[in-house]
Order: sequence, then C-alpha cells, then structure tokens
Amino acid sequence: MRYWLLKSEPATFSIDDLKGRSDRTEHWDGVRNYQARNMLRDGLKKGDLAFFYHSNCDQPGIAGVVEVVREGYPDFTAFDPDYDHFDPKSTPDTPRWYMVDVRFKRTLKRVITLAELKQHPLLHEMPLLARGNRLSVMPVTKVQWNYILSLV
DNA sequence: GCCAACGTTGGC
DNA sequence: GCCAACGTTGGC
Repeated sequence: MRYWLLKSEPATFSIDDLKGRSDRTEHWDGVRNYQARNMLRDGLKKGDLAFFYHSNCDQPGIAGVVEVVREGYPDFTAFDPDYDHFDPKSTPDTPRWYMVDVRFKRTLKRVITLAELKQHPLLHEMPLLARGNRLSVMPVTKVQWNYILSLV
C-alpha cells in the first residue's frame, strides 16, 4: 500500500464536499499535467491512502485523508465541451487524461498548514515543499505519512 | 492582486 | 530543436 497527496482548491472541491457525496465517493477529475496524469494512471492503487490538500486558499494545508477506491481510468470530463477541463485532443478511443475515484476517510482535527509542514526537517524532502512545485498529485513516503499524522 | 515558477505552444 | 510568448498554479 502506498501513500499520496492530492491537491484541490476548496472553493472548487473541498474535503467537506467529498464527505457530502453519495457513498462519500467522487472521481478525481480535471488533472491536466502529464506527470500527475502518469501517477493517476499507473501509480495509485485501490486501497492506497492520500492526504486531501487544500490549495490556493486562506489556509493551505492538509485537511483530511481519503482512500483510492477505483484505479486510473479515462477522465471523461475531457471529452465534453461543457466541462471546464475539456480537451479536444483527448477522445474516448485515445484518452489523454486519467482519474481515480476516492472515498472520504476522515477530516483531520485541524488543518496541518503548509507553514507548519515547512518547519519540520523530516519533511523537507517532500515534493510538496520543493521550490516552485506545482504538481497536484504526488507520492508521500510511509515515514512522512506517519510523521504528519502524529502532528495533529 | 502580485508575482515567481513552471509547463505548453508554436514560429522559425 | 530552440526559445519567446503565453497561460496556469498557488503562496503570500
């Protein structure tokens, strides 16, 4: 089992939104970056856990935990011009973008902010903290995972 | 709202 | 294949 971090802007889709979905499950659509796409398509496996990270908001940081319940499959929101992330270069026959389904596990008792994460030398190697990082899907090591959860 | 950092596009 | 221009991300 592996660990991941998934970024989302809470104004668009928050951990509470996920919790409110039917079966507390939703597809993780809209990723339009090849490196992140590759991880969604090939890396995330059923049963893997991921931090739900709130980005581009008042308090950027880790807000909760989700579980991968369906492995990578074509992101159908790329096929439909009505969706924000429509991509005419992606078709059902030759899909370019992928997504997974995630299920809400829990909300952390408090948001572990980016500022706090930066203060821990043990976490300095996280890609999340790398200069200029913009990946919306990234791996988390078991050590980092357990350490972060111990901060709550 | 600003802006640094990065990815993508497209002319050449 | 280079690289300038542009668009996006996302912290601050």
